[in-house]
Amino acid sequence: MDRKTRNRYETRARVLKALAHPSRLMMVDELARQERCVCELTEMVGADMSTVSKHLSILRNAGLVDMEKRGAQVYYSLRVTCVTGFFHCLEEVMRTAAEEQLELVAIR
Amino acid sequence: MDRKTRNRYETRARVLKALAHPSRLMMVDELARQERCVCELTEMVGADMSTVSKHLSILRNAGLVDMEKRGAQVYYSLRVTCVTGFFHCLEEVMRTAAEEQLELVAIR
DNA sequence: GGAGCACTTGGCCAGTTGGCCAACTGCGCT
DNA sequence: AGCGCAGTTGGCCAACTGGCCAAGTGCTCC
Repeated sequence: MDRKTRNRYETRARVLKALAHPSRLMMVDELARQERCVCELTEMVGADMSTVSKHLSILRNAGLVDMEKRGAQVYYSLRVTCVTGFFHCLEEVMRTAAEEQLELVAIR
Repeated sequence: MDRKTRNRYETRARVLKALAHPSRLMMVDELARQERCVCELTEMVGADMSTVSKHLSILRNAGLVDMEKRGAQVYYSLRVTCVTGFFHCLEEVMRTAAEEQLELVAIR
């Protein structure tokens, strides 16, 4: 396992970690529909604005979103559109996992 | 934001968290090619077998892999084939993020 | 049955994460 | 200039993660 290969997995993991939080997923989903300022997202997820701001900076560091200041507000938008398609894949994962659970319950 | 919606994001996040680790990504990538026993994966990632075993149970809990005992060995295989396609999406994310970095450096 | 793999599980520890509060910056309005 | 809103940052704390070691299970082969 050479360093270059290991590096690739670390980079992938960094992007995944950025996505792997319910609030951040919710925001990404919303930003896929339209750009939003921090205050709108804050209301949506129902947490402290400072918390939401930190979530957004995590998404930004991962290269997933863009930000643009406009007056007093900061508007965020989704940079990586293929994220939406990948959610469909995720739903598939979740569905088969759920079926597995059902199976296990049904056996006895 | 109703509970059902919130639930969906939590489930998605659980699957993503299961994927969001370099060693687990490496294993998923390998299992996409062929099934492997724990000892082979252990050698591949270069960690303690107990560590690898725990990683695998995380992937299993997320419904991402299947396991099958055969004699003394336990063979794991990838359950969710669409994961591979989603990695291409990830590469895209990483590429545009890298370009962004280049841009920032090039400006000055 | 006993030795020796192949795994899994529990325990422990260090490092990371996620939340809120409080303090600060910066813009817009009067 | 001064107030107030929008946002970011630092500090702190509780909870979670990931690693190794050690102990336990279960199979195979002698």
